[in-house]
Amino acid sequence: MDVVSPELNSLLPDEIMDTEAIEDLPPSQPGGGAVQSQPSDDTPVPMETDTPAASEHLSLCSDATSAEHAKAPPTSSGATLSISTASQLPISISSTSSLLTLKPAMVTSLAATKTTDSLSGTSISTTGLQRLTPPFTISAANHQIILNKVASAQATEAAKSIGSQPQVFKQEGQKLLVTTIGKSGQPIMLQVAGGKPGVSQTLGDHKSQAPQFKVVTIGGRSELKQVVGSAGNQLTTLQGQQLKAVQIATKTPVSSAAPIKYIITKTVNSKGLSPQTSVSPVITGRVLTQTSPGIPSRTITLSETLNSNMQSISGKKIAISPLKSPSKVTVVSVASPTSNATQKSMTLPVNVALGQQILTVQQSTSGSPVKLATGQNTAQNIKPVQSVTMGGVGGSQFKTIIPLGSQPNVQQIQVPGSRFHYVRLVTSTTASSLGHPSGPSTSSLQTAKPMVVGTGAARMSVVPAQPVKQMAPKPLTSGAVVTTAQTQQRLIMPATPLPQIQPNFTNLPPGTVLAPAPGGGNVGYAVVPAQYVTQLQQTPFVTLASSSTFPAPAGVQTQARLPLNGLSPAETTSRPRKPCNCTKSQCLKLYCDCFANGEFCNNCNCNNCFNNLEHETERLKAIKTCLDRNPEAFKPKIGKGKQGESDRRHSKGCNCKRSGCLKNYCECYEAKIMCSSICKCIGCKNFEESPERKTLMHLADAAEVRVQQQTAAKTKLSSQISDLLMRTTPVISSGGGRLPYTFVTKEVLEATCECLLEQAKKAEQTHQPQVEAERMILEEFGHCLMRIINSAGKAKADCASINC
DNA sequence: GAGTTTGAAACT
DNA sequence: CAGTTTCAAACTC
Repeated sequence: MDVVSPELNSLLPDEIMDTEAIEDLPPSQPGGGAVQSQPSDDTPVPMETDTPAASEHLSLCSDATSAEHAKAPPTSSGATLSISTASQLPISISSTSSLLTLKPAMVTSLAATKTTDSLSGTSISTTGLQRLTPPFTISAANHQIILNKVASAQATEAAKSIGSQPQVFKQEGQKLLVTTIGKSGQPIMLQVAGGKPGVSQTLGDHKSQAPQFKVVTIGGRSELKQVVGSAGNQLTTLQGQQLKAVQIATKTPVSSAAPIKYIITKTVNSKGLSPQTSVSPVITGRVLTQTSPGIPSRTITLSETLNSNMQSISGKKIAISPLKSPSKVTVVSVASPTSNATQKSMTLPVNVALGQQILTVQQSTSGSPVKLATGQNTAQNIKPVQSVTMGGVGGSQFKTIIPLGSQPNVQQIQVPGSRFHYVRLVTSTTASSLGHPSGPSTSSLQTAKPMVVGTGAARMSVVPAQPVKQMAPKPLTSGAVVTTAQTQQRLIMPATPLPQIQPNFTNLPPGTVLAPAPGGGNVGYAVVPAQYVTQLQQTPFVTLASSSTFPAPAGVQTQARLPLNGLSPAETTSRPRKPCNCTKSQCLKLYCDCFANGEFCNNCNCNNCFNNLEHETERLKAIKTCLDRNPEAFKPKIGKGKQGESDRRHSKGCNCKRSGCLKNYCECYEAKIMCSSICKCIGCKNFEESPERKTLMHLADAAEVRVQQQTAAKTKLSSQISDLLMRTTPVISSGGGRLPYTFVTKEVLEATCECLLEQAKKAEQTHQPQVEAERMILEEFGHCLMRIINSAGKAKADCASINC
């Protein structure tokens, strides 16, 4: 079943589906339309904030029926979740509990591995519950471990017959990877390289500082294959990293009792074998599931380095593409056999602080949508919102799918070039009907006993499945379905039927409901400002969860912003958005910066503001009006210029007449760019050779330097003050260190002064010369000091002895 | 903080 | 498309 109608698919912007091309996957089977292919296009992007020309596809469709969700019994006897860490903190999941339900045919392979630095001579110990499936190879040169993934016996045979694509666990630097996922006969290469502890830190031994990696494998049936090699096989793990493998049997509902966010993405890589697969930082703790049959081999690559060795692996691959930013994970799934889609990838921004995440990438069989199931982790979920960044060559362009922990019904997608997050809303009633049964390829998320992954304080929990949350940014014939187990279905955004689908998805303004899922009931997409996602993220979880209605963000000053006015996200995020002061526009016209930037008003000074969820109807109408007037209204104004021109220029040009384009009235100047040929300004002084501009720039630079210096000085002073304050506190508990300055109390000072005065009187009475009087006073002062010091030292010693 | 200036957005 | 009005930010005092 297509979550989104083909019509909507055509309307959806390519950006949402585009990701960096990683590999090409030749269409293998007709009808396997889980992923659409788009020819890679390297044509320059007109706007720097626009989506990269490279084809990026995100296909999320639900093919699971409600019955599957409801009926899927937690019967995967062989399903086991085990995690073995170097810290000897195994995590296991009872097979009885169904955590994830995948395609019946899909076989689950389990690998519980413990790895340490091979250089140190530490061998890898495995706790695999299943038999080890040879061959298992380790490449010390490239730190790769190639494992044959066999989901089932058939899969094994198929893999052997076709020279199955080994699963590669690649470690680069301090990363490790994991897992086996996939469908029988479809070897998956999973390459995970985690440069940062990232999510893994929450899973592994909290005492261990070494990066930890957790792998969740969602498999099919009871037959499990041990992924990680037997004794003697060594995984080269740098710096004693810990590898954790989690296997989740199919039909096993994933439940998370914790607020943990699961990011589900599906991407299709039609080009498969392309060696150019870039490797980006990958976050551990994600589940990659591939279930599409007919594909000889597929690879899921999770990598943190910028270059990938993936080309060594033949066959189709599901790759988690390279990310320039260590905080992102790109997942590229193999297109369905029939799909001629080129490549699809999703870049998932990994926020370590967000806690553990499970990324599920499932390749459905031809014509069957892929489901991605996520659950939430009860443990240490810092933020209720998890964002998924898809595509984008650089770090500035993201596509984000954000399951909202507190808002189970909402998933958001950030589209490059768009300043909005697209949110799909799924009601609880429709959750069950989201997926269509698509035969064996259909996967459903099931709930079962809570699965806890990780040890110590950091752990991942899977709780019984609840309403399913789905997102289909760009529904395809065989869509991928993102399913997130939620404890409760809530509508963050009105899941009203799509009033009108905009021709260009990227132009959709905030709050726009894209489309209801066919037959899905109250399932739709809502477009909300990208910043609103941040607002949600910053909104206390309790607040979100406690309210049935979407609470208006409050108290949030800083809002993450997408590239705006030519500023990078970092630049824009570094400074909070200015609150608007609209009085007459109701913040529903482009006069309002909040509205124009795709943001909800938050902590603004506006009057009669309608730029909020409480006035969604009016807001949607206003958005539509703006788009009717100007389809580019919500696109960034600052984009790339033509060759030979500045990299950044105003898309429309300014029309300044009196400011000389050297004041912030000028949009070009405000964006810190020079006017271009398309500007219609009069008396422009905002050009390269302009002395006025240079002068202003110098002044601005000088002012900035001063500000920085002042800031540094303030920081230093504050630090000193803080330190001084700490000094005033008696250091009793510590065995050494500072003297107890507080012994110089008022009484002590008075007593000292009395002593000194008495000495002065004595000198005066004895008619001592002034010099001698001063000497006597100073001498007495020295005696006083000595007494104070002695007393302090004695008291300190007494305190220390008491503490001991 | 009030008033003025400015230019984009909205309107005709 | 051009001219005018409206609007809110930028700027000045």
